Amino acid sequence: MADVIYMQVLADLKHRIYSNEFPDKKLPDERSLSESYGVSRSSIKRALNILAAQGIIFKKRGSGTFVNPLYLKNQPIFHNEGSNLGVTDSYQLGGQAPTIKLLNFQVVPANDDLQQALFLDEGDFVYQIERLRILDGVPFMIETGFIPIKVLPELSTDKVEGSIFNYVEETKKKAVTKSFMSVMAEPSNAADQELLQLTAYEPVGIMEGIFFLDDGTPFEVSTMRINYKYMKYNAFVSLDAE
Amino acid sequence: MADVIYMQVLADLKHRIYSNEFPDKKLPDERSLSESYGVSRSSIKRALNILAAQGIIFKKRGSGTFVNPLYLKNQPIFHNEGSNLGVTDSYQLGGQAPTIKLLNFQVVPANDDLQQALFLDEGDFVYQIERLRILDGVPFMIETGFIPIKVLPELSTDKVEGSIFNYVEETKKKAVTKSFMSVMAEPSNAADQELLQLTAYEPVGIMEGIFFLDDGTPFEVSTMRINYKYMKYNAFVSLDAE
DNA sequence: GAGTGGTCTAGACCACGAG
DNA sequence: TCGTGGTCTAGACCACTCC
Repeated sequence: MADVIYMQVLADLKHRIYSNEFPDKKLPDERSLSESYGVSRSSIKRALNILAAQGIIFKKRGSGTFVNPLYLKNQPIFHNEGSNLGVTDSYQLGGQAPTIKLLNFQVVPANDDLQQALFLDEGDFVYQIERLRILDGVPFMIETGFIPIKVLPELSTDKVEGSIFNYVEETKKKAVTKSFMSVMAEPSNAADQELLQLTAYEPVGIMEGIFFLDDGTPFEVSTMRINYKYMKYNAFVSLDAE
Repeated sequence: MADVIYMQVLADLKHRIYSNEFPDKKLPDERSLSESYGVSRSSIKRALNILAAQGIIFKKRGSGTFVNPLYLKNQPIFHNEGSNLGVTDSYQLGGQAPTIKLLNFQVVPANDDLQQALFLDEGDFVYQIERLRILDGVPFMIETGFIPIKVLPELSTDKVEGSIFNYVEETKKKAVTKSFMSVMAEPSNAADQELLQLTAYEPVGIMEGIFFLDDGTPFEVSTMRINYKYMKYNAFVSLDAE
């Protein structure tokens, strides 16, 4: 993984947890870990704090550090952890990487909602990108995204057939690191049923979000309509520091 | 605020940001802040990291720390939820406070999953609490919760007809500050349709989670089946420290 | 009282951005 | 090159849990 110490410790601990190396759900104490990894306790704490923020472990002062049993039980198809924002990249975990079928790609004027969300002015334009995501041959998500043309003026058809986030990170050296998401559910409509191979009794999960670059620039507004069987959004919420 | 140093710095910086004390959107560098507050740079970093995780500021190595202009302009987007965990309390926002109809309340032995999730031993008992939540006369959520009797030995029927979280906070002086949630969707089943007044074409949103006390004790496992019209789960996700 | 996580410090060195 | 944030250390002391 990354070459910093706490990331190495993080990756190793994660691996040990997934390998069920702590069947009693209790991790060694921080001072022992510090010694066995040969790093400072601060670095251990840093790794543990991230795992705790991801909901993988939890700590009890005076007692120790424990694996979150629900996390292992709920081996999610879909989760907001690791190197994604709770969205499409996470589908790569099980099975094959998803493929993309481009449904629609055009430039349109930003409406009021988009202007607000993407911090645009009257008359600004956005790309409208509709894509169908397919996992192991099964279409599971209809994704409609809006990206300001001034953020990515050189976008083209072939580029939107791959990961736009990766494209941005490679060419702009700016990572997409923040998002504001809403998760909902709805009965499937006719288009959902056709594209996602659903019956009228089967619903879609909906994830709507605004994505930001690491410098705070709003980058994309996206709506994902997901076959309900494929949607499981995991979130760890902590009110500690507010 | 809290008596720890980084929380004091955090609160003060937040206040200064809201007061527009940094019109050029640039905060003083960490070493200056350290000196002016009379605390170590580590404590400053800790406060700044929390502000960054909340999306209020962002940091650029080599350049400095800046206020997120969107935060000041568009605050509602970033406020995911003040003092709740993305669950039932947040429904009080619009309209009347929800009421509760108790469907079932009994003590049962904890099964394996519950033992794991709530950190219980073989033979431990839990309350099983099934409640219907009603907003402005409309039932919108079926909630099934499991709470270890040893955490709340004095729970009684009248108490589970109100907010259990509030009850815990008042009597135990322990707040429920963390949760690990999964959000999904499913077609409604017969019970859903009857209790939530849904048709077979209308789905339920499902939120499943473990709630923790601020000391890390797992407190409750809960499954909520929600009329899809009433479910909107908001989350702010930041990948800064991963 | 022993064990464990939480906070805090002081200082060193590294990596990146801009002039 | 300088200023800035990022990482890391070693150690002190506090707060809580459990025996």
